[in-house]
Amino acid sequence: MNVAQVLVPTVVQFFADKYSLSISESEITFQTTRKEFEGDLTLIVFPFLKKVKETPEALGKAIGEYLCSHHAQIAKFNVIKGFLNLSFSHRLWIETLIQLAQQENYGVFPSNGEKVMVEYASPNTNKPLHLGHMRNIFLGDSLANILKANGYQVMKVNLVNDRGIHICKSMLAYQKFGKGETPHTTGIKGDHFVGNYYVLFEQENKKATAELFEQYKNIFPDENPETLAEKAAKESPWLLEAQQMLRKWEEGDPSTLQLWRTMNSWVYEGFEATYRKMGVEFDKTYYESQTYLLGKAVVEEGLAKGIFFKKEDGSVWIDLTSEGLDQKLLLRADGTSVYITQDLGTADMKYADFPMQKSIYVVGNEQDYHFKVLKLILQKLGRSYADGIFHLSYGMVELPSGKMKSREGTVVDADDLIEEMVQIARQRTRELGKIDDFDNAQAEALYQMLALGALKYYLLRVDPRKKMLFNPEESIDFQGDTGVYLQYTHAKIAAILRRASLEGISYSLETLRALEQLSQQEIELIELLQFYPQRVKEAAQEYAPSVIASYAYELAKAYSRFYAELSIFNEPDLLRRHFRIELSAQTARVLRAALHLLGIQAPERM
RNA sequence: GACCCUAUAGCUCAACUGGAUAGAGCAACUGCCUUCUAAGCAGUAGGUUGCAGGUUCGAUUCCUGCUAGGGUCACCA
Repeated sequence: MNVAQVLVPTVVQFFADKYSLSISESEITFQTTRKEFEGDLTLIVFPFLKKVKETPEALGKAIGEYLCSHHAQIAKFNVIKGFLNLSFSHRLWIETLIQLAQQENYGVFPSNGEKVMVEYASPNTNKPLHLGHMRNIFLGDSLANILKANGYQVMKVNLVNDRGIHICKSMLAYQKFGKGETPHTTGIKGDHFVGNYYVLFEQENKKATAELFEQYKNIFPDENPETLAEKAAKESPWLLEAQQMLRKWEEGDPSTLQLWRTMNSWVYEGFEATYRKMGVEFDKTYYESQTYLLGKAVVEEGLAKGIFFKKEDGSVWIDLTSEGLDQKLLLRADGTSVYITQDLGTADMKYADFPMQKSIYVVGNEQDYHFKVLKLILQKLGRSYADGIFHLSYGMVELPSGKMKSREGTVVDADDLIEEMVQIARQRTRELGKIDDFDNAQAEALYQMLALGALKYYLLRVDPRKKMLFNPEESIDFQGDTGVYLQYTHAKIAAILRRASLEGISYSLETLRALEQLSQQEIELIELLQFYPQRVKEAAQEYAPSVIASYAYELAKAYSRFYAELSIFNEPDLLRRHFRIELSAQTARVLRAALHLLGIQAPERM
């Protein structure tokens, strides 16, 4: 808080004056006063008691008197135990509102000259997006907005995993059962169309594995069943065929590549549609089929520098045991690359494309170890960008039954969930009947806005690091601490501002200075409005959109109370009426900005 | 087995990074629409912050040890 910063030197001066003591600024802690106590800002006096032989009350009182006499902004104070509660003058609060109203880009910091890349989404192209992707995508997209507001130049990238055995599984099932059908002939969205074949593969593979297992049990009756089950899984004809297809792909077999291109293009059409519905977009998309070979040069470099070593079979490793980690494989004996090989190469490529100070990977916490190793290797290789790598490790979205598993069909599909939310928004809005004069397109746009607002807020309000629970039995709320509540608050303010403009109400900010008394509800609102830029900064430092989400909720809640308990247009005092309109306008502005950081749209009516 | 997370009200989540009597929402109960949108507001009830120690003026927060759940330790990505 800026007032706190003004007061710190005075506190230092107090101890110098009264006790000839030099106190360092770090020992002085201010915090906002808790709601249940009178005051705005609290100085904690406990830390000084060791140096000064006083009771907490007496020392608090002495500091309070000193601050009061030196700063006109402090109207009064009280001391409870070791807490010195300071109350600001109403004049100061009024001035605070006027000043923030005058700022063009309130809560947007000027450019800091730094570049940051945010990688998120990163889907596989063998199945449609699900709820886990949604958390990832909304986090990444919101974080990009937050970083922009903090003055960074941001590049949003998507790294699509478009190659590998999982893709071949879909391709193989399609070859066998597809009968030349396409998304267009069947009317199925492309990503779902391909995903269906992936499921089909898994089913067939499971059957074939079970049959093989039975055969092996007859052939090797003495063998441990577990060993036989493993053997059957490895030797299933379906899996062998998929592996064969992957080899053909890597050899560049034209018909395999043709099928691969066709099926991926269907998936991309589907993904694009979903991204569009979500309201997210990327500045650049990387494809692993184009990057997976890049890491080999890095492996050569590491070998030459003696950071990596080669085993007898020709495979390449790095020994991280001195860092408390393990030995890690970097290149297979046959010279083909593994996951981390590609990531090493891709990291270089990213930096060449966009020389950034920070590179953020939005990836689930199941990959913590991988990113620890990746960063460490890049540091050992002396990459200038390595220290700027940050793995935004978010927790999984779990169902009451546990983790979502696409193979077992226990995933919450993104398209389905969005559609379901739109349906609820439609139904609920119609019941309320507040927008009966909207035409169809306007109404549908609103349903989309509400559905996505509810979803995004639901997924972003939780600390990203923590796992979260989604219960498909209970639909996402439209009441209470929800996205819809924030949107509703905005719409209510918008109605106020429409009316003010309709009535031709106008005033200049300067005239508001003449006001002398404020209500508690107004002070609380101004206090929150004043915090906004700090919360924007904090959200970036913590890589946590949840900071913005809870701020937006606090703000909406404070406004709702203000709205319910104080009247605007029935307020007899003209000046006060103007002040409340201005306060409403500023609340709407900040609320809209906060929602924007979360990727949520703010409706004018609902 | 080793390492890394997590544990807060019946449920889902907060707690300004060590500060006051641990807060919201949902669910339950009570009030408030003839006045700016009731998708709202106010209130009641609900807690040994997993357990046991320690550090200090002060611990949900830091340290140690347990317990429970999840994850990783793949020539999968």
